[in-house]
This record gives sequence, C-alpha cells and structure tokens, in this order.
Amino acid sequence: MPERSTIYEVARQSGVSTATVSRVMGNGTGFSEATRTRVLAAAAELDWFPSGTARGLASRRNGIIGLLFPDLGSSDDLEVESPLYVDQVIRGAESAATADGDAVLIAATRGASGRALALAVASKCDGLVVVARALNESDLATLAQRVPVVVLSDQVGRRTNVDAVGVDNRSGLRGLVAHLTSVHGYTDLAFVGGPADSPDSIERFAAFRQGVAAAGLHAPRAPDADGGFTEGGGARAVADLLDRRSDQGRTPPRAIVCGNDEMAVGALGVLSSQHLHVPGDVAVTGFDDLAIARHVRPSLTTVAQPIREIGAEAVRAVVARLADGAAQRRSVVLPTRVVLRSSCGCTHGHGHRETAAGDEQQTSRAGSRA
Amino acid sequence: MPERSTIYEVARQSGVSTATVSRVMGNGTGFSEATRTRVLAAAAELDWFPSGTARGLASRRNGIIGLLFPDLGSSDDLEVESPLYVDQVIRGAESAATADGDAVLIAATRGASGRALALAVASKCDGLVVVARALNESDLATLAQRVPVVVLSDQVGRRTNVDAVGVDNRSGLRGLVAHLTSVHGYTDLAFVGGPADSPDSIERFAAFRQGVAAAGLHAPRAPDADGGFTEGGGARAVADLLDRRSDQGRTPPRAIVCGNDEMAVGALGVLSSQHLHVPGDVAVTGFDDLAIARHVRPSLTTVAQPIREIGAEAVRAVVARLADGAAQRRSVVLPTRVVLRSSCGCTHGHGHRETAAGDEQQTSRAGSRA
DNA sequence: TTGTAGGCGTTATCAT
DNA sequence: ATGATAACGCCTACAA
Repeated sequence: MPERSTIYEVARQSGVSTATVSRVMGNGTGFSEATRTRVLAAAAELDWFPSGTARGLASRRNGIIGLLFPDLGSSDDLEVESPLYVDQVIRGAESAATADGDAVLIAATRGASGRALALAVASKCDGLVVVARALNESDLATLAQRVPVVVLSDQVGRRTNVDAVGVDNRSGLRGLVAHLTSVHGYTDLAFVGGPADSPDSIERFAAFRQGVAAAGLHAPRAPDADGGFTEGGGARAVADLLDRRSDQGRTPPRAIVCGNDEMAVGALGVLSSQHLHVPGDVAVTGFDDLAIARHVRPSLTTVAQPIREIGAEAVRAVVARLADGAAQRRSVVLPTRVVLRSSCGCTHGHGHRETAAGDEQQTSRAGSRA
Repeated sequence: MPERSTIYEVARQSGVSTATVSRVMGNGTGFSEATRTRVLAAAAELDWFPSGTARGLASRRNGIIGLLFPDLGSSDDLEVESPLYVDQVIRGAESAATADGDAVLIAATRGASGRALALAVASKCDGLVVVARALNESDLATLAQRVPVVVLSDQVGRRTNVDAVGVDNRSGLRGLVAHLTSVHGYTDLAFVGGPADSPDSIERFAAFRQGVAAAGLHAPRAPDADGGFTEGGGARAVADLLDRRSDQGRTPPRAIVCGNDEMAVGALGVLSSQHLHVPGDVAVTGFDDLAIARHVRPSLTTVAQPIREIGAEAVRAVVARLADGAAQRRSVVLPTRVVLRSSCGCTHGHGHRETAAGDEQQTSRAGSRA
C-alpha cells in the first residue's frame, strides 16, 4: 500500500482549500464548475477518495445500518442451511439501505459474547436492526439509547418500548387452522413449534390454540417443540410426537401444523420414512413460504410472510427514526397469507410451478400503526 | 437521544486520564486492577462505550470487512430468491470475520452506480471481498490499491493480480461428464450455462467441452446460455433448447448439464411439463449442491462446492493480507465433489434424506497455492 | 502504572 | 464561491 493521500494533498494539487474539496466530494454545492473539475482531476490523479471513517466522525453519519441476528448455525449440516429466514431479512435490509445510500453491517451474536459484539457493531452504525432472539431485552434497551433500534418482533418491541417490525402471525395461522378444520374436517391437530423462546413461534402456537378451540376441538396446552427452526428439528420433533402417540396406543395426528417450512420439510421426511402418506394419512403445513415449499413433494401448504420486506421495512424505520428523532414508538405489522398447496389435502394442478392457493385462499392484512 | 458522553467524561468521572480509559477499553494492558474497576464503573454509570468510528480513525483499524456482490435480484419472483450462492458466501464471511473480531459490511452493486457504491464501502473497511461480477476489473484494481482485496474467482484474480479464492470447477465438471458418458453411456449431452460473463459458468463450460471431447463425442461450441443463474433462467434456456431441437427435427439431448442447481430445477420443471421423464428420457445435473438438490424430485445429481467456506476463506485471506502487507499474490482453490443422486440415472435408496453418492463418487481436491 | 499532547482525515462554522 | 480553523472521539507515542 503506497502512502495514502489525504484531502490535503488534493487541496494543494488543485489549488483550493480542503473545505472546497470537501464540498465537491460531498453532495453539497457552493463551488464553480471550473473548481469542481480541477478538484475531481486532482482526486483522480492522486487516486484519492474520502475516508468514510473520518467523514463519519466529522459528520456524525456513517452511512451504516447494523443488523444483528442470532447465530443459529451449528456444525450439523442439516442445521446449517437453516436460517433462510435471516438470509432474506439481510437481503431486504441491504436493498432498502442501499436505496437510502447506506450499507448494512451484519453480525451474528453468538452466545455469551453477544453483548460485546452488539456494542462493537452499534458503535460503528447510525442505527440498528435487531432480529428477535439476537439480544436479550436488557441489552436491547442499552443499545436503543445510543442509536435508533428497530427490533424484528412486535411483541418484543412492545415490551422494550422499541420500534418494531413484525408480521401478523395470528391471522395467518388462524386462517390455516380454519382451513384444516372447516374445509378438510380434521379434528386431531398437532402443533410442532420452533424454539420455545421464539416470539414468532409463541405467537403461532397461541393462534393455533385459538383456532383449534374456535373449531370446538381440544387444544393441546403446549406445542411439541424442539430446539430449532430447522429441518432436523422438525424431523426430531415429529418423530418424538409419533413415538409418544404410539406409546400411548394412539394414532398419529390427522394434521401436523409446523412452526415453519423447514420444520415441515423435516416432518415430511419422517412421515415418509414411517410409511405415513401425506396428506392421505397425515396433513402437514409450514410457515414462511420459502422456495422449498413449492419444490418439495407433496408441495407444502403454508403461510406466506414477506421476509425480505420485513428487513427492508426495518431499515426504513431506522432511517425514519434517524430523521425524526422524537416521536413515539412505532410498530409495523406486515400481512401474512395462507397458501394452499397439496400437503394439507387440497388437490389441484400439480404442475411443477403451480403457485399458491385457489378458492380457499385466505388473506389477512394489517397496516402499520402507531 | 440524550447527549452522548465521551471518553473525557468517563476519564473525569473515574479520576484518570483519557489514555487510561482507552487502555482499559482496548484489549491492552497497563493499568492496575483497581483502576480498571473504577473506569468500568464510570463507563457503566455514564452508559458509555467507545465510538467505533473514532477508534477506527485513530487506530487505522475499523474492524470491518466489506463484501461486495452483484445484485441479481429483480422484481420477478422466481429470480428474486435465486442468489442462494451469495447468501452462503455472506454467511461464511460473517462467521470468519466474527472469529477475527470484525463485522461484515455488505452491499450489492447495482448497475452503473457500482463504482460509487464500492468506493463508499471501501472507504469504511479494512479490507474487501468482491464476488465475481460485482465490479469491473478496472474498479477492482482501483480498490485494491487502497485496501486489501480478495476476489471470488481465481480467473479474475489472476488477470487483475489480486488475491483470490475460487473452486475447482473443472475437476468437478469433468468428473460429472465422465460419469454421464462412461457409466451411463450418454452420447448426446447439452450444456445450459449461466450468465455469459460469469467466470464460473465459463470455466464449467470449458470443462464440459473437455469432458465431452475426452469421451470422443461431439462438443458444442457454445452453451445454451441464458441471462441468469436462476430457476427461471434455466427453464427458459431448456425450453429454447428443446424448441430449437424440435425445429431441427432432432430429439432432445440425452442429458442436460446445467450451470447450477437452480437452473437445473428450472430444467426439471420444463421437462416435466413437456412430459419428458427425468432421468429416463433426459438426465439432468446441477452445480452447487444446495439444499434444494436433495429435496427436488428426482433428487439432483450435482457438483458440490463449499460455498460458505469460500466466503470464510476469502475473509481469512484479507485478514492475512492485513497482517502481512507485502508478499506476492495468493490464490486459494477449494475442492469440488461430484454428488450422485437420481437425476442422472443412478438408482439407489430414495429415502428422503439419502445423501450423495455411492460407488461412483468422485472427488477432486486442490490445495491452496501461490 | 499513568498522564500529556499530537495526531487520524473530514466536515462544519464563520468569515471574507 | 472560497478559506481558516475549530471540532469529531479516540489512540498512541513519549514522558514521567
């Protein structure tokens, strides 16, 4: 690395002050066209461009939005590929950030070192998006009084008094359960949830109970949960569920509602290996509507949520807060939508690219609200 | 936001100099335990932690590694979900970066604004990882003389004299073609490539030709390419290929080798809708070994490449360069591996989670090299 | 072990 | 339209 040149060299080389160079490089105005040309020429010649770091210090604006997410990866192959959800959030955040002229700084909070990492990231950002479970609520609050923070869970946001972006888990899942009970007439439903500390999973289970109860059926008190929102997790949970039922001399549930698509895929695998036909013997549903839901056989009935949009909306919220400052807590709840395919028992075209529902399509919408 | 306090307040509050506060906050040593306690207490009380930006300016180390990737998204749903490759690279980069104590700043270079965005990002980072096609080679060179850069393509790295991380596309694809020709005896193979400017796609096609020629068969001069490494792109390319063949009064190829898994999935869809059986009528293969390759039916024979590892290795390379400084260009080539499943015509267990090959498994390895 | 003081590379304020 | 010149918040010799 040759000695990096600074704004001083450029100023001298172009015969103006550093202030003027700064003006030319910034979006600002306040210089003649001739000056602009000379400065740019000098910059090009010296192969210089302004230091984002110095610029950030001086202007109190780094052009960086941080994104903290929980590290769900492990060494197990099946688990590792799992966090497609986070990948989508990252994509959405990136795109909204770029639209606003800043970049996204990502970091996974691994276990105990979470707080330190979070501080390190926060200290470089103008604002922060925090995926649910990436941070405990106390640390969340700490960060929130330093930079604008938006948490990806309406629930958590409410508790910590932090801006939030979430989805309407309840409507989605209730719609799904209503479909299973009313249209297909299933009466023995089981819920296989994700991590017990996932706000989304908790909300989905609550909605599941409501839906089941609303249909006049017996609602289980706790989900058949497992450690992860993963294919492996789903497989293990369903295997356990089946074992337990078998030990009790009971038959498998008529329908298994899973916490997300990946778990549902795991469920499909276990059921298939136990020679239980889906949806003939057991119906299965997911949540998320990832690409895999279309590709797996039978194709997966699920609840779609706009994951990329969640990430994008969160960044927009941070940016808005950056501009606004005061104003009371804001919360955005994005809509979900039931997507009917084959795994619930619906039958329709099985073309490779059939998409979504038909008659029974359900849509639940909720706008943003204060 | 209440007035943020600075190192000065903390110094005063704890009765030491700012230098000492700095020492306590940095990993450094050079202070008594008692001092440390007092400083930490003051920091906690004032609810202060050091500004990463200021720290970066002063220490010339931001703790940020940049990651530039091409924006392959579009508004088309099928295309949008596509860049699973990049998602994996991001994950790998993040994990290696965190291990080294820094975070990853990501940005997608969209079209013409690419250069400006790249400079903005580079000006905030200690080093940069650039995914192939994210930047033209000229801009790549510009950045490389400012911060350490590692490009994700051995080919590009060689041309621009920049450190690189790549995979052994050739061995993988040659192994695949050898399998198709020798084991299955296919003689009419077609190649459906990705974007014409993708170094990976180019290399894979070159290897395809070699492999076909080595089997004494006629090698096409150009791939049946399409705009994107996407499911939609694969579908369109294969549909075109089939149409063209049909117009010429020819039968479909006996095997279609696709540029990546997503294109292969698109191929599967088109073939199915045209009532061509895979692998009975036409064999199909992919590249990458994404999760979807296991889930799609028939399961996809493909070439595995360690995508996450690519991202991780790239970050390690820039970190190494950060420490080293001089030293000549380095290039790491990661191994690929043929993974045999059903879509090539191999038959074996169809359990939902069957993984990879059996007898015919091929492995090609290549260590790192100067 | 601790303090002093001079940067780090820009931006922003106030003049001119 | 342009120039001085303080910040910006911290690190790091150099001294003590």
